[in-house]
Amino acid sequence: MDSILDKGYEPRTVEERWYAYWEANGMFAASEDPKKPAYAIVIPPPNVTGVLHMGHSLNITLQDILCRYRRLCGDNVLWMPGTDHAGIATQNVVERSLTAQGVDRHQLGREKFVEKVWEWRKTYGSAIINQLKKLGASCDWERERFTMDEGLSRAVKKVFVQLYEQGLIYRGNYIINWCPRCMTALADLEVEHEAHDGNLYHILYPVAGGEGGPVVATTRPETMLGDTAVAVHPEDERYTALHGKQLMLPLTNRTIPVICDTYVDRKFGTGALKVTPAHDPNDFEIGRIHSLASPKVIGDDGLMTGEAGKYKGLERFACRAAVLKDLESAGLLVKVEPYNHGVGHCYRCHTVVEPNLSKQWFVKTKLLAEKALEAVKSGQTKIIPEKWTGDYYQWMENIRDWCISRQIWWGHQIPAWTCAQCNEIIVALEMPDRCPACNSDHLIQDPDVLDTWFSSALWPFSTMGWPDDTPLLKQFYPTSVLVTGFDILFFWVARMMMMGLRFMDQVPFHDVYIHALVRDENGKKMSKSTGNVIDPIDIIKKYGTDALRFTLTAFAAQGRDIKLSEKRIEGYRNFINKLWNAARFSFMHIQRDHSAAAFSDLSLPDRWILDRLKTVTGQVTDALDSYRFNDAAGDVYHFVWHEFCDWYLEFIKPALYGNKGDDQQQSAKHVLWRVLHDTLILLHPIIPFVTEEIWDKLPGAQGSIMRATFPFLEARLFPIGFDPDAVEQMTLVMAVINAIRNIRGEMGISPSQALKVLIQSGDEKTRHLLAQNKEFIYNLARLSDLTITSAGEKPKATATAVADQALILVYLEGIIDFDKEAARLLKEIVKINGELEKLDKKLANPGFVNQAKPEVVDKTKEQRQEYAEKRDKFAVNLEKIKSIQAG
RNA sequence: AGGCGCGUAGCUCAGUUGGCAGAGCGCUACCUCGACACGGUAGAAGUCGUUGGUUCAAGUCCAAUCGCGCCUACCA
Repeated sequence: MDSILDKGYEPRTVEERWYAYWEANGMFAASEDPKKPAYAIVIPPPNVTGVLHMGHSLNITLQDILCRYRRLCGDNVLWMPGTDHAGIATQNVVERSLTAQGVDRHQLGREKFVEKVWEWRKTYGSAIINQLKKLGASCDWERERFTMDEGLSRAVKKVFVQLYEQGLIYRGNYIINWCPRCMTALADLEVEHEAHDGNLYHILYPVAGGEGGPVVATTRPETMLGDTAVAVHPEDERYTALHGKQLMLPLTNRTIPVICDTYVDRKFGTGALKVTPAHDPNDFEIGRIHSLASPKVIGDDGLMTGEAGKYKGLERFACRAAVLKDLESAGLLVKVEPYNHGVGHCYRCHTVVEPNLSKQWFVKTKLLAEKALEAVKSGQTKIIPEKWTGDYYQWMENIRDWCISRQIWWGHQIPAWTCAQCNEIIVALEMPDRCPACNSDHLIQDPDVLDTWFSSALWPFSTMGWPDDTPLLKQFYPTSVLVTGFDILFFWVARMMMMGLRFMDQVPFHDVYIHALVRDENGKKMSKSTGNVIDPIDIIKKYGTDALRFTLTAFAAQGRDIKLSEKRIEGYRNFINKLWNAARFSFMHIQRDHSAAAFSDLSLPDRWILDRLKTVTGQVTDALDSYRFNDAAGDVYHFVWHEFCDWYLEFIKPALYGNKGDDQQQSAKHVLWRVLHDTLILLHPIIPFVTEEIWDKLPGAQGSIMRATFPFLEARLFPIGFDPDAVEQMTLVMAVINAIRNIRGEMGISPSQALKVLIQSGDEKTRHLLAQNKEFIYNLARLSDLTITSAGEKPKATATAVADQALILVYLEGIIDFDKEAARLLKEIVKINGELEKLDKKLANPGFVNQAKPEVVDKTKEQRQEYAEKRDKFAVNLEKIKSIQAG
């Protein structure tokens, strides 16, 4: 075989080679040339600790498709890459590795520990980037950023200081979600609520020096040690007598008052609510209103504090058991009922979160959210698919202040200093020399760091050099689209909207495309903490990157989650191999550049495939422009396999082999070259590697396919244009071939048995057309003889098929027994009768005839007519067969 | 508790304005015909979760219902 391509496509070496080539030749680089239309995407920065999972793979593939597509369209594309320092996650990873070496971070101290994290980042931090490259990501790597690098840290400080000065950042003592394992505050979003089968404990609080007392209900009995009141609804008659009374707090020697508050729900539990201001968000509010003390009985480490008296030092859940036991022996545990309720867990380490009182920094979000809300409502930013806008609105409308301080060491340390002398708080870009209030030089920086999402919120402009006024910002902000999963719509997208509008005065992106989440077989989110990930790298090794990319793209229908099936990846791997072999076949015939060739002497298949090419080009363009990735993949898949390969290549084989003369051969070569050339470009955004490899071997293709021009924009295809006649005519030719093949298949006639066929048609155009394309039918249906006549005498021993206005008669004498044909015809007739019955019913309905759109009625009538004719033809032949059988 | 989504061929999933149900894999039969067995040709296979409604016409719109899943939430 003298082909320049191997028989099977081998992705491994090809992918590595081309990626290196692209990178080395600056193919991914954006220019700052303002003349070309700008197209920008900022990557959702993966965690430095990240390991590539299917979620990334999908996310990266879709962005890469858009970027490659826009480059082919002639845009100046900036795909800004980078990674996120991922505060808690990274600190946990490094801490774990230190623990393995027997080192505790507290022994090490903050400075040394942070150094260790930087070391870790240097060693392992590029792992995720290398994996993105394996996916073919065409990011402008020269511009890679990191949320903790110098420039971004400067942006973070600047934003913090400005927001503080504008009164949008404040510090306060509030109840927050506390993870006792990570030893840090968590934002509301960072708490995962899970249904939990617990108990509701009913406890009697005796009236001090009196009889009886209210019974309160709680799911967390250990918190009672921190109770400072029992609240009842002021109008709850059951408790009127208790108003103003003091109660004996069990297991302690404290008394607490009964207070009235309308917050209490009379219908819940006993209608009496124990109030623990330090350990429950609602109780905190009630405590504030009633000026209650708020003793903290559970420490930050999850152990009971001195406030818990004799329970001091007990772990919180051990304390719960002890408290219950003591209450029971005191006879105060009135009732225990099973109770299912939501329990908050840390999203990083899954420890049960404790509401805890502490001093934290907050962003006042209301004002920022209003602007961000307005930007979407007014259409400055469009969320796709649209259904997510509702979620966005709801979140923005009910937004709560954002707790941004974290009690960890890895992250942007808050630029705030406290004067040890006078407690003055100074917020500034740099550490001040002296306290402006008392002139002391003893200033201590706030030990907390900022929530990771604080720096991520600035990503679209901080990566482009803000706060400096850079050419990059001018050129590429606002970015064109943000591509991300819905799981971080609030964490990230909403906050970028708020910060972008605040500091750039413009939305950060025109479009937000929310893609599916890749889930595991149980519909659970794939995440490394759950350990249910399927490694894309394994898939790439086995099937190649292009196969994985094509699969994800084909799966990426809007609005549905993805459950990945390896079988399907295999199917698309086969597609890539099919493309490869189509190219391989083509190269056996194309030896030179046909780019300049004028199309003349086109055969029907030539005209047809050019029409189809143009149509599918339009479809792919539309689909990509509106983020319907699966449609783009599906359309081009069908075109390549079932039109180009199955039909076109088969049709032109005789011409290519020179059996039809030089002119036909040349025109087939021109068209073949053109179709292959354009198809490669259409496919390149989805499967960059195999297309580049084939392109490289295509005679006349200049340079890298990455520098090609998307075919829709190329005028040289337009003169050929759409060709509805060709499509109509080909449809008939293909129908005739299909009909004969069907007879062959159904009758069990061997493919090697050439058939003698007679086609009769009363329609002159049909006869002419079929006569013109006789040879195609001859070849593809494998005939020994084909005669085309107007309606005439019908030979007896034939099998019958109908294609549009053509009656196809296949001579069966000596080939097949007629029982089979009789059975086949009967089957066809029954099927058609079923259809006819439906259509007749429809047409007999006056409502339909009068009210349906005329074209629909006409179409139905036409159809009925066709079916009827077809049935009659079959019926005639059935009779004939029967008479042969009888005779 | 509220909001959202899903239920279509054995499996995994498409189906943009209502107008003859599709793909991939699997399955059946036949086929090594000068690209490809990771292939070719033909075929079987769905009461589109259930019920009711709107309409001449419903997988598609409306209501209810069952079964899943997700997100948001301060009911102890």
